[in-house]
Amino acid sequence: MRNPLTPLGGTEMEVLRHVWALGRATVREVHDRIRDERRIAYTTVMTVMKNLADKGYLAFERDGQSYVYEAKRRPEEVQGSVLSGILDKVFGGDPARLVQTLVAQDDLTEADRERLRQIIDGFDGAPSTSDDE
Amino acid sequence: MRNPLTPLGGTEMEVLRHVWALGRATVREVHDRIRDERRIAYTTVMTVMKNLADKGYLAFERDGQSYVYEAKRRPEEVQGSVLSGILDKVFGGDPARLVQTLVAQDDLTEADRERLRQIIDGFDGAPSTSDDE
DNA sequence: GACATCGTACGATTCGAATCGTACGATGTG
DNA sequence: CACATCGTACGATTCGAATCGTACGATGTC
Repeated sequence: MRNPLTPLGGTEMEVLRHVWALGRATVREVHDRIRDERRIAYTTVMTVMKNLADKGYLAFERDGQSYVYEAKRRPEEVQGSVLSGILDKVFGGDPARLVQTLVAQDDLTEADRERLRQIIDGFDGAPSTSDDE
Repeated sequence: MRNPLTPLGGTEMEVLRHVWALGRATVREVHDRIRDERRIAYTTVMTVMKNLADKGYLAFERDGQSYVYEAKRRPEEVQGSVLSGILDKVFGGDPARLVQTLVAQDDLTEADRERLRQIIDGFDGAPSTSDDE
């Protein structure tokens, strides 16, 4: 796309998330994980990972015959860049509208609200550093 | 893209926002507005608007020789669908992490924080219904 | 050593978004 | 009426993401 709304596609994001979760990851490992959820060819995952490496999201090193990949950018960084693009291009740069839309979309429990309040007030309380879900 | 991160591209979103702002809009009007910001051909805008109509985002009716378009979906609805996709695919469905990332990205003023708190607590105080920015 | 398996290398294809040019009919102006 | 302008119709092209197949070397197993 000549003028994308996000710097990454859906499958690229999917792969990236698995690599974050795994720390170091082979194509096979990522493929196995994605295959738990949907049908995809091994070589497709390979291509995507290679593309992500070209773009600087992943780095790889030889390990015997095969390659091992690892993330070159932190999740917060990438998620931040995706989100800030959305903020600008979809919500005209107004964070309030974004949050407005968020709370309207999924209706949150009181606990959720309390958590969001804390985050906004700077008590991030980042729940460990579990990159997977 | 076979598996996009968002249902709309950047230019599509751009056009849509202008149509929302204008209410009823001709290709020319939208083209003029976009051209204030960047170089783009008239026919490009025409194609995008036609595509948006095909996808059900816009409707058009003949007005003499030309067409007048109008939005078929409300901004909140479209923005919501974009955001919920991002929430799932980028933030693993966790609203707290999304907000976390948002506040980390742009550093907000105290007034901004107060506003977000109100939104979260349900005092949306939707600022009129100005769809433009 | 023969054979199956594993993993990469390479390239082809598809699909949607984005971009634009040209052709042509309608309309307005002198 | 001649001419310029406006707006659409149509189609071509490009680009990036996504998808996959085949070929081939390396490795492990009997």
